Amino acid sequence: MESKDIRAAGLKVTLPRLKILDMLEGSENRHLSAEEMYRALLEEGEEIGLATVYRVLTQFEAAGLVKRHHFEGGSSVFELNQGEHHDHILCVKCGKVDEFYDEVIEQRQSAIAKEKGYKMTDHSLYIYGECSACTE
Amino acid sequence: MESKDIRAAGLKVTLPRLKILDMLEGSENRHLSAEEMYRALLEEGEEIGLATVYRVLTQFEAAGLVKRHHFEGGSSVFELNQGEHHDHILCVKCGKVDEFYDEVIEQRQSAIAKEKGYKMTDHSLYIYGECSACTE
DNA sequence: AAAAAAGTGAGATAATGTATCATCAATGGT
DNA sequence: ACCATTGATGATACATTATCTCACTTTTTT
Ligand SMILES: [Mn+2]
Ligand SMILES: [Mn+2]
Ligand SMILES: [Zn+2]
Ligand SMILES: [Zn+2]
Repeated sequence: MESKDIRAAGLKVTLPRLKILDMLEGSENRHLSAEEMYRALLEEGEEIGLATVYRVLTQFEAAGLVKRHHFEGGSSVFELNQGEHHDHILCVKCGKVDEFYDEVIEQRQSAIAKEKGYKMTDHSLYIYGECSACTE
Repeated sequence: MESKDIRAAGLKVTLPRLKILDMLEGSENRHLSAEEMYRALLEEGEEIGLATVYRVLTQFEAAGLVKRHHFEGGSSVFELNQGEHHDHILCVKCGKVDEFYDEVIEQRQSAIAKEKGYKMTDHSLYIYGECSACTE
């Protein structure tokens, strides 16, 4: 029951918001663009406007319910924020997305920021390649 | 004399191409967007179209003369490709850009790609923070 | 110098996302 | 349960970044 999360964010519990959270939770693809969600909702017969999808995702991001990523390819991609930070490795052929977390990299990043005199607030790391299925 | 580089890329040596290469070489800011270059050229009195700036930068990228980056903030940013790979750390307040290269991170990335069954082709790493000048 | 090939600039078009606003729905007090 | 208030929605206009089209110009080759 995600109504709690929506309410906790100070937002009213509405059908578009529930559907979008459901989709991010239930779908096998956890990394989705606004357009993809919009089209999927249309196919389910939901009459939800594209502007609403963008608006809701931006609000969810501000509330920390969702994480936004800028993979190659123009459009932003969203996933449920489930607490633990991770980075991504993507197949440039088929679009597959895998996740990883590497403590060594995280620590080196902090060290570099300190060396250069920066107070680090964030970082983004994407590895691109060909997945095993696409290499054959 | 960069005419050689342009010719080596299979491109004709034209004024817009020379001006754009000059700008990337000579400017104190080595990381520039197409818009920034276009406006700078206008101020120099050059009558070069924005479409040409984009077109030329895309060709330079394809030829390996230039590297394209997707920093936060919508527009692509270009720098001269001077051979040695490096990553970037950026100030979210003033836009300052610093560069770094970390062998440990590079190796961990390769290791992760291998672990996950990917043939790595590329990666992008941006660290965001506040620079020392902006923290005061 | 002429012909062939490639490049240019203006403006149209595309792709992604945000702002506006009249209408509609969720919430809280009665 | 009803209603008033507040917030949300969806259609559409707009904004931004970038690419495409095409008549014309420049570079390069012959
Ligand atoms: Mn993820
Ligand atoms: Mn650089
Ligand atoms: Zn693949
Ligand atoms: Zn700064």
